[in-house]
Amino acid sequence: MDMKRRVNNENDDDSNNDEEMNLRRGPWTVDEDLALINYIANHGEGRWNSLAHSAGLKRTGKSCRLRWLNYLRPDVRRGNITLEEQLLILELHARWGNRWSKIAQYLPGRTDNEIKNYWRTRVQKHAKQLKCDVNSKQFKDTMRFLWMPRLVERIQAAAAAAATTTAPAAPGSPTLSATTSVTTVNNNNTTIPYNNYDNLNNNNFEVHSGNIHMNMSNNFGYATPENSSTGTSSDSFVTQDYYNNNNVHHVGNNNNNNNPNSDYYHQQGNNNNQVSFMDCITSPSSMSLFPHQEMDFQAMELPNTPWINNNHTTFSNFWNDENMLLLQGLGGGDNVRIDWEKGI
DNA sequence: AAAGTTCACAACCGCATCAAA
DNA sequence: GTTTGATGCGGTTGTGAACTT
Repeated sequence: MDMKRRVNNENDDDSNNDEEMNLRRGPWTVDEDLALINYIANHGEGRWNSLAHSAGLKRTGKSCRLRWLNYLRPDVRRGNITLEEQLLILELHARWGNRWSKIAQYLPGRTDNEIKNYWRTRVQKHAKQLKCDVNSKQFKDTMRFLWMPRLVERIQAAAAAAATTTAPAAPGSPTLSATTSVTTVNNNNTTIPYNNYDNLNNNNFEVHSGNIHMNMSNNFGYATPENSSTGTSSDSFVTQDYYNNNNVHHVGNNNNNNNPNSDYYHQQGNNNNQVSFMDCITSPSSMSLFPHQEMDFQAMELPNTPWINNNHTTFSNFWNDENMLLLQGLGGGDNVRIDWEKGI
């Protein structure tokens, strides 16, 4: 294909330009970031190749675009993925698969790259631990019938706790509707209240400005730009509060990742209901499934909690063994049958 | 304390698509 | 209709940090 070759030639050109112009690759420096930020602040985005040149950056346009979109953009939301976000990711991935950019549209401030990394590092890891393919029905059932219900439970619990212990949320802040009805999975009597996940056109999951209303009793879906009959759009999910809480401030060269120049921007606020990655996705069901594991939800919501930082492998361990047993126990249920031996 | 391993994520690569010339 | 440049997307890699042995 000429175009492919041409586009590939873009890389070839880049390679040539690399030699001619000594283009840089790899981690961005502080000066490069500042140059890009300042240039975009003055001239706006777009025309990335010319932007790179005009800004005096010895980078490809692609590299500049990626750096801006995934890292430097002021509204990039960093930090732990919330329970709601995890639920959205799981559900939207079930619907669209690896359409990361599309999924990212529904998670304000999150980039496709971040969601993709989240999926690969957390979700796929557990598929691996469960010894099933991430795209297998087994694993999808695990997500549908265990992780997601438990996430909903925990979202409710967190919301309830917040309602009783804190002041009312600011208008427009994302909260879960108290009307959410969830029937949970248990070892003895398997009841899967929300079925027909695939029939997502019948949405009973509506995202409104500032609130997430879930009626899980029948179907489970989302109002989307494509199918919403209420005019709900992805933009409507971007509440003012979200942005109000996503205040950006310059924190200098704060290394919290492998990028030596990281965190010119550091997200503040909007930590409601935030729990660590490992806690939530490693085992959304872990709390109630294993009551002997007494955990402090409030403490878990605090960033840098020693419990999170020092023992983050705990959950993955008991998720594996005991949830496997639980899933096996589901085999006799009316609404779900998971045959681990035959692999469905 | 050192070496080895795993994790998390920024960055890159290849390809596809779109729009303008 | 073709060419060309720009952009976007999904997959993959590189690497520092964190953790384990």
